[in-house]
Amino acid sequence: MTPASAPAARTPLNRARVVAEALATADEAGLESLSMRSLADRLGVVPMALYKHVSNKEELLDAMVDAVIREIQPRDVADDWKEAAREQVMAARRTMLQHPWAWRAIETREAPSPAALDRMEAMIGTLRSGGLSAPLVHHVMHTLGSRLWGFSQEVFATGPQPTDPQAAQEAMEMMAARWPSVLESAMSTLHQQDTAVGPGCDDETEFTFALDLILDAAERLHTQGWTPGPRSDGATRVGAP
Amino acid sequence: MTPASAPAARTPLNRARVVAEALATADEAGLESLSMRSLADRLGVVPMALYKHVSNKEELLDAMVDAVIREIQPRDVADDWKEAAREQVMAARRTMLQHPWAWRAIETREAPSPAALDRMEAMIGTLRSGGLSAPLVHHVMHTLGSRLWGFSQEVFATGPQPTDPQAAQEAMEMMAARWPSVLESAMSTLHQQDTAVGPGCDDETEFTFALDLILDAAERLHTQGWTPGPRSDGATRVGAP
DNA sequence: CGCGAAAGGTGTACGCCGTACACCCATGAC
DNA sequence: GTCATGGGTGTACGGCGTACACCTTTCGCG
Repeated sequence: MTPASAPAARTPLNRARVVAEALATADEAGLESLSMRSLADRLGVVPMALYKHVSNKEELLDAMVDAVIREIQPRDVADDWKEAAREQVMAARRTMLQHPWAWRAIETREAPSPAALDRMEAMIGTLRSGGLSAPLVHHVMHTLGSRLWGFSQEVFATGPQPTDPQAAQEAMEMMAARWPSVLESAMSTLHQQDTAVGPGCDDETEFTFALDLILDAAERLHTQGWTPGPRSDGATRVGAP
Repeated sequence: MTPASAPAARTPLNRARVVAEALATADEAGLESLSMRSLADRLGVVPMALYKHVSNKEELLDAMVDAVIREIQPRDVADDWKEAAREQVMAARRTMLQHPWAWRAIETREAPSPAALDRMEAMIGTLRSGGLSAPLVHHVMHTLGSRLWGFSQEVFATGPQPTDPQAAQEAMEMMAARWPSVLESAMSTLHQQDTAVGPGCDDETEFTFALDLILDAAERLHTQGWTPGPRSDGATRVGAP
C-alpha cells in the first residue's frame, strides 16, 4: 500500500500536541476526567504511546501548568508600581478563569517551573523597582500567596443552593438557628442593590478587595519605612495603626 | 468454641474507630497512603466492612476533616477583638501543624461541615462584636481565605535544596543569572542573623506577618468608617492610603 | 424459649487507573 | 544494503474504590 492510499497518513505525535490536547481535555471536561487512557483515545493512539513524549503523568501535569502560566499576559500599565503589580495579578486571574482546573493542578506541583519563576521574577522586580525593600517584598509575596496566581483559594465554596424553594427556606432557618452570624455575613453583600448576577457573593469584588487591601498595606508599610524586626519577640508584628 | 476461648473477642468496629484509625494513618504515613484497603488491614478487617460505617471514601474524608476542625481550641484571650481573632487563627494553625495532611483534605471538601460552620460562626461573631460592619466582616473573611484555617497556601513550596554543595552552588548561579530578583528576595530573610532554624524562610514569621497585616488593615478600614462602594465602577477599591 | 429481623463482617468480582516490558515497524545514515 | 534508532503497539501487573450476594452473630419480642 502506498503512503498516499494509506488512511490519511496521520501527523506523528509530539510533546506539544500531547500537552495541547491534555489542556483541551481539562478545559472541556475537567481535570478529573483527564487520564492517560482517555488522552490516548483522543489522540487516536494507544495509551503507552504517550510515554514516548512525556515520562509520566506528573510530568504531563507539569507541562500543562507551565503552559497555563505562560498564558498570563499582563497589559502594559502606568509606571506606578502598585498599579503594575495589580495588573499582573489580575492578568493571572483572567487566565485562571479560563482554566478552572488549573489551580488544582498548580497546587500539586512540587517546584516552580521556569515559567512560574519568570512570573515571580516580574512581580518581585516590579515591587522592588517601586522602592520596596527586599525583605518587605519577600513578606508581601508570601502574603499574596495563591492570589499571586489569580486564585483566592476559597476553602469552602458555597455549593449550589437547593433548588426546591421550600428546602432552601428550611436550610435558611437552620442556618439562622445555629449559625446566625454566618448567615448575616453571607446575606450582607446580597442586600446591595447593584449586586453581581446570580446568588452568592461576587468573586471579582472579593478578589480585588483582598488584593487592594494587601497592596495598600504594603505601600503604607513602605512609606512608613518598615524594617524587619528581630524575631526574638516571637513574631514580626506589623504594628498598631 | 466459647467466646472466652475465642481469639480475643475483638471489639466491634464503629464509625468512631474507623475515623480515628484513618486519622492516625494519615498522621503517620500521609494522606496518600490512606486507602480503604490499607485502613481495613490496619483494623484487622476486610475492606468492605468499612462500608457498613462510612458510605464511601469521600464521607470518610469529610469525617476526618470534621474531627480535625473540632480540635481547634482557641485560648481565652483579652476582649480586644483583634487579639481574639488572631488567637482563633493561630489556634487553627497549631492544629494544622499537627496534621500536615489536613489542608489537602480540607481543600477538597465541597461544603463546610457543621464544625467548620461553628468555627466560622465564632470568628465572624468576634469580628462583629468588635463593631465591624457585616459587609466589612464578609470581605475580611474572604481576604483571610485559607489562612482562617491556619494554612497559608504557599503555592510553590521551595523544595529540598540539593544536598551536594557543588550542585547547590550551580543552582544558585543559575538563579542569579535568570531570576536575580527571586534569588535576592529569597535570600533577604536568610541574612538576618537571628533567623529560624534551618534554611528557607520562617513559616511562622510569614504567617503572622500576613495575618497581622490583614487584621490591621481591617481595623484601619473599620475606624475610618469604611462602607461598601457601588459595584458599577468595577471594583470596590479599598482606597489610597 | 424460640424465632425472625437486623446489624455487621466476608468473598468475589468489576471497571477504572498508571505504567513496566517486550515487541515491531518505518525511517534514514552510512 | 544493513542496521540503529525513534515511535507506536499489545499484554500484563498491581493498585484503587466499591457493587452485590452471602453468611454469622446478636438481640428484641411474642
